[in-house]
Amino acid sequence: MENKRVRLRFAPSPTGGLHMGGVRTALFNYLFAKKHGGDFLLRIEDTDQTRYVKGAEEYIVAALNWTGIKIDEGVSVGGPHAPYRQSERKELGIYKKYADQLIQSGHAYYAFDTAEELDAMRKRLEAAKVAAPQYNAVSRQNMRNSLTLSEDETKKLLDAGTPHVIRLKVPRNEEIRFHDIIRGWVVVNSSQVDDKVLLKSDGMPTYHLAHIVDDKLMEISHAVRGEEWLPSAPAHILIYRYLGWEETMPQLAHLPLILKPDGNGKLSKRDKSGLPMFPLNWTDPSTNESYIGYRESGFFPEAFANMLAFLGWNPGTTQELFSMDELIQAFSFERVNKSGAKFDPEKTKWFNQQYLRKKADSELAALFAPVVEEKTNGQGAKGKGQDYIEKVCKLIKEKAHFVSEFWEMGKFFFIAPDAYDADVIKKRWNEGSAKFIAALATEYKNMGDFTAAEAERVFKATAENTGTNPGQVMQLFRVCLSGMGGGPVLFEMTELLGKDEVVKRLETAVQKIK
RNA sequence: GUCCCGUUGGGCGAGUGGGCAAGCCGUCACUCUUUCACAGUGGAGACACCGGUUCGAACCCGGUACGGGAUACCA
Repeated sequence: MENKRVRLRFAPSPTGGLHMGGVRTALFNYLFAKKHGGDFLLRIEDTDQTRYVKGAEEYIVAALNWTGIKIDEGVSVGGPHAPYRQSERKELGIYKKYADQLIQSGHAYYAFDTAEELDAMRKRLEAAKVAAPQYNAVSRQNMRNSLTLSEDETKKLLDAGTPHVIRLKVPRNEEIRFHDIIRGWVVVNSSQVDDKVLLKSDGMPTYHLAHIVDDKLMEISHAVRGEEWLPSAPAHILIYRYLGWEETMPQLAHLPLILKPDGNGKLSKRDKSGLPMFPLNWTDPSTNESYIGYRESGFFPEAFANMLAFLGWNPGTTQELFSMDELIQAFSFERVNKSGAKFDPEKTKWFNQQYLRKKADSELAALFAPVVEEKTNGQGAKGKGQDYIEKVCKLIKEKAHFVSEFWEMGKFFFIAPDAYDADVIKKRWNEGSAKFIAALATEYKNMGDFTAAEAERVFKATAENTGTNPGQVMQLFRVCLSGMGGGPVLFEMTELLGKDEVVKRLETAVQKIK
């Protein structure tokens, strides 16, 4: 099947907020689809009714949208293969048909075992020191299924509506080979594969059956998913084969896991690193547990997507900053790693910082203005206007990682400091420096043109006249204005505050600091 | 336990048999700004281990160790 249209899908279960690992899977699917001019679909795999979480689907769509992943087809946008929710497709009888087909061809069978019987079987096998207790070619011979029961008995049970599942009949000892775009050839013996349930007793298909049927019907060309699926891939190969679809099955790619920053193990829903694990804020409706999102933490979606792309992939060049279009251009599965990638909070912040620097001041001001309004109860920006906020942003963005830090870093642009950095005061404040600050206030008061250059010139002149070493009082001057020992370029900041405000703050400082 | 996947500096990662093993984050130092940062320059820091193949191995093969994943009528 050469020249088959490239179609990839992201197929999450609506069991909670979409974790950033899930977003990465979606992103890789999306990048590959777009790189080859294909389609990106969103399918919801809600076959487990007991784990269904309300609002999860909406969250998934919103998270993808925010990240910049556009859905061509599927839930939320529709398309020629609708419906795209497996629970709805089940109602149409789509999966049962193929399960029946497998029964007919002898590759699947009915199993009537109760949960207790299954449990007893596992215990029995464990007691017998069987390495991997499972429902398979050997153990099924001692269970209640259409392979051990007579045709009559089976029919009777079915007619009586006895609860049952349909299981895949996995051969006892057969080599299963499959090719993974990222990992190469993988070989597993069928003795390691259990007789997977295809259709549950409630009539719902399991993931194993459902995703294969849907991928076929939706003409998916590449199935890209997390590494946790690798062990069940051999079973999937068998299903494709028995359905007669092996020749046209999607190419497989199993993505490496994202590991937590400290120690080992899969990245979980909570992490001590302090960074969010979810793209957007998420509150679980049943447990009321809530998690913060990247968006709400002040991350730019471009930075988030860029960071995610580098978790397990790299372009092979030294370029690290990529727009979505550039990612699409550069992406390939050949450059996806096999080993798990540790999530690096520091690097993640760095990405956001890079994007922050590139943003136009006006764009940042638009984000920051509401914060200023809120924090000052509508007072701070008043009379100073958008232009003032823009200039503040211009000064602050050089040292920030997030817009959300702007207020703490630059609130003195809007309200006078009510406290002064104790360390600096302790170190620098004395009779001489106090005198200098007072003198500076006076000099500034008499100035005309209050530019950064002029302010600096007068500052130095005043230092000379009072016999003060400028280096000794420069940081002090900063503290008098902002309360803080560090901050934006000093005289730029002075100019922006304006003459009157600067003089006032200096005078206040002289009075307040002892 | 069994099966599968993996293992290059503190983190991410380039590298696919042949000149001193890229780059980024972090860290340290220096420079610059007579402050704090930013920036620039430089430093320290790695091929898990043991065998084998080869004139030659981070790259190929085997074993060991370590890590991860899977082992459900969950996905």
